[in-house]
Amino acid sequence: MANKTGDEAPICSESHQPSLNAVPPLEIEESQDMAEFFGILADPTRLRLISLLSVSESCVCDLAEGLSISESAVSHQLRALRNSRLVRYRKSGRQVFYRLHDDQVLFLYRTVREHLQE
Amino acid sequence: MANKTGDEAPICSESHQPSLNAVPPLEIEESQDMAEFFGILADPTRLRLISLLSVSESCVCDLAEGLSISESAVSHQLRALRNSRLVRYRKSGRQVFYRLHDDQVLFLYRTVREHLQE
DNA sequence: CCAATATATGAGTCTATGTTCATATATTAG
DNA sequence: CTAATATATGAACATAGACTCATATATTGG
Repeated sequence: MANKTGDEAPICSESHQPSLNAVPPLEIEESQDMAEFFGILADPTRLRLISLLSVSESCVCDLAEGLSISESAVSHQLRALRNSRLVRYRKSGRQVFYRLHDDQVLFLYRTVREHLQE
Repeated sequence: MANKTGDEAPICSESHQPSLNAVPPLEIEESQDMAEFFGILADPTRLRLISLLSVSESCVCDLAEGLSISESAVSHQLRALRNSRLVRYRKSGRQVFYRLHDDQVLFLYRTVREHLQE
């Protein structure tokens, strides 16, 4: 095993560019923000909610019925989608109607979906 | 609380379209595939690896040095990226050089990164 | 062949998160 | 006002996954 007990520099640096030329990686904080964003999209329930909202604005109970899951679970997931600015909402009486936040969300959803359908 | 003990139809269906017109959501299996794909991107370490690979092809030990994490951790994450076709590799002697799988990966990375930089 | 190096991987541990359950808030009807 | 409905949310539980450690595989040098 290489690089185990405190000596952190690997010895494999001859045939390739030394670390002097190295471009620094994505900052940790920014990588966490991006990971958090992708993480919101990394859930089947949330993606299925987005798929419904990509067709039409819907209230919580219709989304729950559409996916055959509890309204509580839908509400929790909608909060996550809200916090990440993936959906917007509008209140009308007792109901709250959700829709995708903007076209970029729709584009991202469709792009990856098509990418995986190859 | 609505919709609790077995009676699954919510009563909120008057002011909006009935479920007869409803478009079916993303199939569960497809949603799981998409979630798995986004899940691979939902990790700071993997995103930082992608950021390094977006600049140049690199071997495992340089990636580990670049992020100041163990080669074991890098190798584990590279496997995940490989399995999801986010990176390719090429062997050269004892070393294995990784690069992004294709331009679509680069595009996805850059698009979301810019999206979050607003 | 044998030692050293580069990478890969299985097992275990610790943490993060999605769901359910119970409850809280908000709006409308009577 | 009170009852009913629509949604939101805190807590608890269960599962997934990221890292470390130990070890395995592969390649090169002597």
